[in-house]
Amino acid sequence: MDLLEKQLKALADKNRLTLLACMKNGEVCVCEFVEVLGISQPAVSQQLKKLKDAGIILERKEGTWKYYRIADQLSPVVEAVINELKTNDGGNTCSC
Amino acid sequence: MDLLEKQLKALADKNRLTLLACMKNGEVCVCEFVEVLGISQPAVSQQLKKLKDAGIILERKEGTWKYYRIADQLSPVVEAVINELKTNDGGNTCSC
DNA sequence: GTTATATATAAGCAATTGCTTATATAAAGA
DNA sequence: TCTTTATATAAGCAATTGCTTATATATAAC
Repeated sequence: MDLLEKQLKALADKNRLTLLACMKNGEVCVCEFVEVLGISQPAVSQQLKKLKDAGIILERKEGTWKYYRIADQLSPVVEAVINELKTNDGGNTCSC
Repeated sequence: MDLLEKQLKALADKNRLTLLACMKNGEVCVCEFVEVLGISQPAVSQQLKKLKDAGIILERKEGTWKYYRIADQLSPVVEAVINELKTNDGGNTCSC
């Protein structure tokens, strides 16, 4: 599959767009996403994997926690999508 | 559904990206798309409907033919996607 | 070591998608 | 009018998606 199509498929989902909106302020840990989306932890993990496989987000491990953030180098398309997202604040403080 | 998500879903498909690439040079009639994609006419019609419903393309009727083109006013995201597409030339001359 | 916690992976399933074939609609021509 | 042509819509179905629950992995604490 073409990279553009892969990235578009990764972006074309309400939950994944919300994940990205959460990350606009910086790193967020998985447990925080679970609270925000109101779906199960495995479901969040699977969605994050799609974004990661498309090269849209990066991960950082710290002990048992894992933090995700928007990648540094973005294609123009991904960049445009991120720009459209509201910064979904609420304080990205992982309360695990 | 949010407009951004709807547009991303409409764009996240290889066949529909090819349809858009065909339209970069201007209007194209449905029968031309059928040849290009190698799928049935109803399938093409259904894909065009998704692009139209997302506000990405416009249609113009001329007799029994119908021509489709990329919309004039595009959101930044759609604009960015269109820019990434190669102009898939070959001469958009409807040979119906 | 054992236990607890955070995340990932696997298996299963309902909903969605994208095609197919069949049929409907609409315009043009005999 | 009847037929032909171009496109759209409907119905059906296999493939994909996004969740679920159950299980595996990995780190930390005891």
